[in-house]
Amino acid sequence: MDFLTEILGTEIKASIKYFKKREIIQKQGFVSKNGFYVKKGLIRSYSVDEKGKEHIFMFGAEEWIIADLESNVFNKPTQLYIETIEASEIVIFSLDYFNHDLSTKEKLQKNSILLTRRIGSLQRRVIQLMSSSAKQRYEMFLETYPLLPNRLPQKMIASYLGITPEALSKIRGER
Amino acid sequence: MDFLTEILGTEIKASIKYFKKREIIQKQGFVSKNGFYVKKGLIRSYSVDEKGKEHIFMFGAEEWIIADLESNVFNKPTQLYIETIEASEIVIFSLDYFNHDLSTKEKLQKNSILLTRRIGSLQRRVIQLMSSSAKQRYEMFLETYPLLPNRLPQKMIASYLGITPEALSKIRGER
DNA sequence: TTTATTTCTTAATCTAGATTAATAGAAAGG
DNA sequence: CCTTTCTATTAATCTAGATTAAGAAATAAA
Repeated sequence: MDFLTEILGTEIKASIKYFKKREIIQKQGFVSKNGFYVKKGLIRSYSVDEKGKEHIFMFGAEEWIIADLESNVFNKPTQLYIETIEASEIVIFSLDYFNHDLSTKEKLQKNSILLTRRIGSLQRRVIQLMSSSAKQRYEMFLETYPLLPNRLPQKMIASYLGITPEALSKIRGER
Repeated sequence: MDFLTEILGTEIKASIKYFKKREIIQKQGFVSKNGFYVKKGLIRSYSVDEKGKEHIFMFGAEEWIIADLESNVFNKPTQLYIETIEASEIVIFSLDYFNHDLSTKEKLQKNSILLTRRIGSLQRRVIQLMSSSAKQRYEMFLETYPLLPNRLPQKMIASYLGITPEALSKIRGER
């Protein structure tokens, strides 16, 4: 839990939980007050549209934090489901660190840097979705997350890229 | 400059500059160490792809901050141009507030909340781009920014939505 | 005002990727 | 082990939105 305490401090309430494959950790539609730190395993966050189609928003492997920050800070029901892909060891921590003033300046600064990094990756994702073809996005995904594809079924990669499994299969055939 | 000092403090170096319509404030490819607070006017940030096509990443009207945070924090060349749409009054401030420790805890907390809000809106944008049709995205844009369309040429709205002006014109004709 | 430039609209054609469907392979469960 | 269920591939067809083109409307410039 080293990395986590470094950001959040020891005062933060946190608990480790063990999940099997394909267990749902968080459901769409509720206000989420928790963050999920992946100690071991692999999880994903995704939304489900009106047609019942899933869209993977992000993956979280070891050392990643998955959380719907906006839901927490602004008390909005989360748009995201969170589910394990592999059996996982997850640190569930309370996210109300904005409200109490336990945090020190350094922790807040570290936190700001993490938030900024996330903004950066979301920014790149938006620009990518607007300006690149499915094939280009697939190639960038492979470059950015070279280790993930081995652990993921292809249909999930497709869902992350915003295309169908059929389209991804075709792209892969072309290479 | 009230709103700004509230977040950044009075110690922060900042200067007000006046720009005419269609002036470039920041160029793609350079490391950006500045943030831009729109006191009056309207600006946009956009990227240009290999084919020379522009993709608007975001608009900034009064009280908005536009900045490529990732470029600043991680010393990466920015992907974004920033340009005025209307004649504008812009507060340019230095973004190295992570490095020096002038900031107080409250300011850091306020800053975290701003960052979190931005993550939320980017998250919604990514999910939207993946799961909604052009028409749906246009309607959500109108709901989210009801005052902006009057101040924007349609081709810029199209660029923000990730579609061509022709496609937007068609969508508008259908309503 | 007149002319030039940019923006918007409409229509025809084209294409990336969706949808549907059918088959084969892999994994999971009994 | 066999059977069931999930995942990946391939191919045919369809469609949202891109591209191209040309005219109309609006803005800016002279």
